[in-house]
Amino acid sequence: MKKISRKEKEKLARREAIIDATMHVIEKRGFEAATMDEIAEEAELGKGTLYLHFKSKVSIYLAICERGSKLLNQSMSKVLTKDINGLKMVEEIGQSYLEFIQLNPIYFVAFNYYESIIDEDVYAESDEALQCEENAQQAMTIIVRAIQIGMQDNSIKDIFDPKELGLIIWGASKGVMHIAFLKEKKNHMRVLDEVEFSFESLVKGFIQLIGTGMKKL
Amino acid sequence: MKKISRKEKEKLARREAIIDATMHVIEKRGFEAATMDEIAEEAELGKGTLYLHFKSKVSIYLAICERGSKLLNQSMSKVLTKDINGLKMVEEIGQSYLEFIQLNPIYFVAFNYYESIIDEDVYAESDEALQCEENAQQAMTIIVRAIQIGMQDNSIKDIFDPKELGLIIWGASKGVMHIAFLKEKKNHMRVLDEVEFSFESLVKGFIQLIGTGMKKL
Amino acid sequence: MKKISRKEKEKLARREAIIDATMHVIEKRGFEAATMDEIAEEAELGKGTLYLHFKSKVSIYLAICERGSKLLNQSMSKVLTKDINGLKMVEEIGQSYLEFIQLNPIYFVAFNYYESIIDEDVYAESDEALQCEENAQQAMTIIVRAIQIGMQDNSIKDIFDPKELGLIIWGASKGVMHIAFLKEKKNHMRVLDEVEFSFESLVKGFIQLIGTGMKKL
Amino acid sequence: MKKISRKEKEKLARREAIIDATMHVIEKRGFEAATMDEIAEEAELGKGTLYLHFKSKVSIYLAICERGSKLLNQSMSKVLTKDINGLKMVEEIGQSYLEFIQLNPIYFVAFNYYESIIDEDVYAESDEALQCEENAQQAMTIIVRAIQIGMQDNSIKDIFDPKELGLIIWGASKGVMHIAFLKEKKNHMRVLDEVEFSFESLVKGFIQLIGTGMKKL
DNA sequence: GATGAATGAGCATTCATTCAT
DNA sequence: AATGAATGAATGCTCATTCAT
Repeated sequence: MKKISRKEKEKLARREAIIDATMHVIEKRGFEAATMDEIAEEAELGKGTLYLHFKSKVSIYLAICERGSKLLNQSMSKVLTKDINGLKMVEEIGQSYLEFIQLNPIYFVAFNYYESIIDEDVYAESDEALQCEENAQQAMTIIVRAIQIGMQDNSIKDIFDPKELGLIIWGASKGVMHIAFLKEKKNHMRVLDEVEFSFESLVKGFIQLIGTGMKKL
Repeated sequence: MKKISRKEKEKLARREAIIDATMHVIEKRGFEAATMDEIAEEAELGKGTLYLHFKSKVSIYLAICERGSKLLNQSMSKVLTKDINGLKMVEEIGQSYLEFIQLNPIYFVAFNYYESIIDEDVYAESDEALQCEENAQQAMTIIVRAIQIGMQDNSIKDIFDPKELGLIIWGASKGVMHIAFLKEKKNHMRVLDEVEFSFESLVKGFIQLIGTGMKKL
Repeated sequence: MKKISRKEKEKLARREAIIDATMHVIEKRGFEAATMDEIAEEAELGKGTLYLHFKSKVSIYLAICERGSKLLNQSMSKVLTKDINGLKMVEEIGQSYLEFIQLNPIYFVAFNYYESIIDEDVYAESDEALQCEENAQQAMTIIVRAIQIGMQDNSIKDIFDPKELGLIIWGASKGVMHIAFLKEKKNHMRVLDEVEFSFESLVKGFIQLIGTGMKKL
Repeated sequence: MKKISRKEKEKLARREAIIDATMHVIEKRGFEAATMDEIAEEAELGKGTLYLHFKSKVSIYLAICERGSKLLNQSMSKVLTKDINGLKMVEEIGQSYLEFIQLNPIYFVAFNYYESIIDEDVYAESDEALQCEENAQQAMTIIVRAIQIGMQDNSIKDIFDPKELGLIIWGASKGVMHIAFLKEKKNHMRVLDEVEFSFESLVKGFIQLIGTGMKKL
């Protein structure tokens, strides 16, 4: 039993190493430009070996997404255990999300990739995709739960449908992060030059905006 | 001089026709899958002729972006002439944006494409990109102006930096539209199945959320 | 009209040139081992150009088959116009076939390739495949016609079904050629070393055997 | 000595098991598509183990050929012991061959494979190939013997060279079987649809044709 | 002996761009 | 100006074979 365990551990470690290598390549070359050759080289493995651990390039990408969503959920779910009201929970969950994305931009790209390919039936059946789905649902559950708590403790207006509000917040957060990242690019849109802002002030403003928007008076 | 003018008109018309054709192809095949061959065929032109009017495929895509941002600006700028307070203006501008995107999903994709390639030096300086820049700045100006009006007429809290608030609203709107489009895909993320919502209710909820969030009490 | 004709001629010539080049590569490397790279190089064309003229590698192979079957049919159909009895016709058609194959072994390989892939639905729809089918049917018609003539002029026993007999002769001829080619290989089966025979004597013996077999006494 | 004998028996049994497994995989996937992975899985062995028993994938394929030719020889050699004239012997040997092939199509494919690779020097030296050679020579001997008997008992014309006639019959039989198998494919050549025939009638016709062809009047 | 993880050469195909006519 | 034939770089994936354990 110990032997099996070691082997499985090694296999899992190799998987993780490939994911690591892929993330490095993505950092260097960009998400779309990464090739299996480069990933293999970065991982110091033969190209064929990649296919022992992942069905396809897409699978690796989905595994990145899976890992990212798991980490994100861990971060966000902690908020639910705090002794604060629902509104504050929502705000802190938002904060968690935004911080996580800021620190892990590759996962952000991976999440967007996931959303962009998930309608191609072929990939919807990969194991990684299924796990990503579960994680997405869990993330959604976390935020909806916080909203429901807020509605019950009268910190959040109950004029919204909790799930719909959750989606709105999710989407809006994503969009704000997207803007924030734009400014970090070498040749970003010049319109962004005219606005003085930091990641932090943008996030703070956003949370204040929607926090106030949903706050029960 | 008239002859030149006619010639130039024809040239411009040809340009527009190519953009039209490209958008048709994108509708049929998708943004990434569109090929220069298909565009040429759809435009009833030789493939080489496309290059007489556009430097590259990217240029055509940027031209779509340019056209879209121009149309969007026309739509949003009308709001500024209305006899309403600033908060209402911001809400109506948001509404305009969301409606425009809903009706013209291709432009939405084009905008996102623009943002994704603009840090590659090669493209950052193309004519189309420069025009897109201008349009983006104009769009930004429109929303910032509305916010400033709202702050002056006391309909919007003045605790935000107008430009930063403008960015936040812009980003958040984009993100919400992104979510809304996800649900329309054949096999979208299953988490979306669990939420009942229409494009309209999502948009309405979003505007209500940020409208209340910035409203001066 | 002349212009079009010239262009089409050139296009056709290029197609033929690619087929020629492919046959040369097959001669050098073998049927299965030939690659698109080598074919392109042999044809002194870019690899992409091959795909302007053929949908796929399979298409080229089928085009070889098409060309071969057309040539073979031309050769075999001449026999039908001769003033000889049916049995002699069958014998001469067989002779034509065997000579053709002997002189054009690549076509023989191509025919066998065609037979081996034709059950994969994908290829059954290529233009080349359809033409091959027609040619095969025509070939069959030629031999069946000769048999029918022989049965009418009492040179061939009428105890066989003409079509079935045609198939048997076709198959048997193919098999005999197969054997004959084996001996030409560098390291052929050693059993063949023990038999002294030439292509010609084998063919002669075979035709005599089946000629006598179907002859009406 | 007994221990060695047991070990060798086991080794031999393992070899046979691998051949069995390979044939099963070929049945499922096809001759070309079978992979070492699948074979190992089917044999419930590690992939590396296959290489303890066979030098290469080709060796396994040749071993199938070897086994098939041995079985075929057993079947055909029985005819020689019968108290019938030579012509009848040849006919029954042909019948045996055709029946064997019909019942064991995989061996037929393997025989053809053997013939197709045997000129590549590398493989000509493998043990399996040598055994196949011997079996082929034995098969040839059987049929030539029958022909010689027929010539001596005046049932077969002596105008042919016995060995050459043997080769012709062998080749022709192969070709007829080839045709017969073609019709069993899902999407076979359409020309075959026009001919009504069964395996049996084809075989019967063929034997009648060549039987008559070689019969001494 | 048995294993199976690792290997990497090999290959068909796509498509934006060019340029001779 | 208009064309479209030609180009060739670029890339994901397979699978027989090896070898360290």
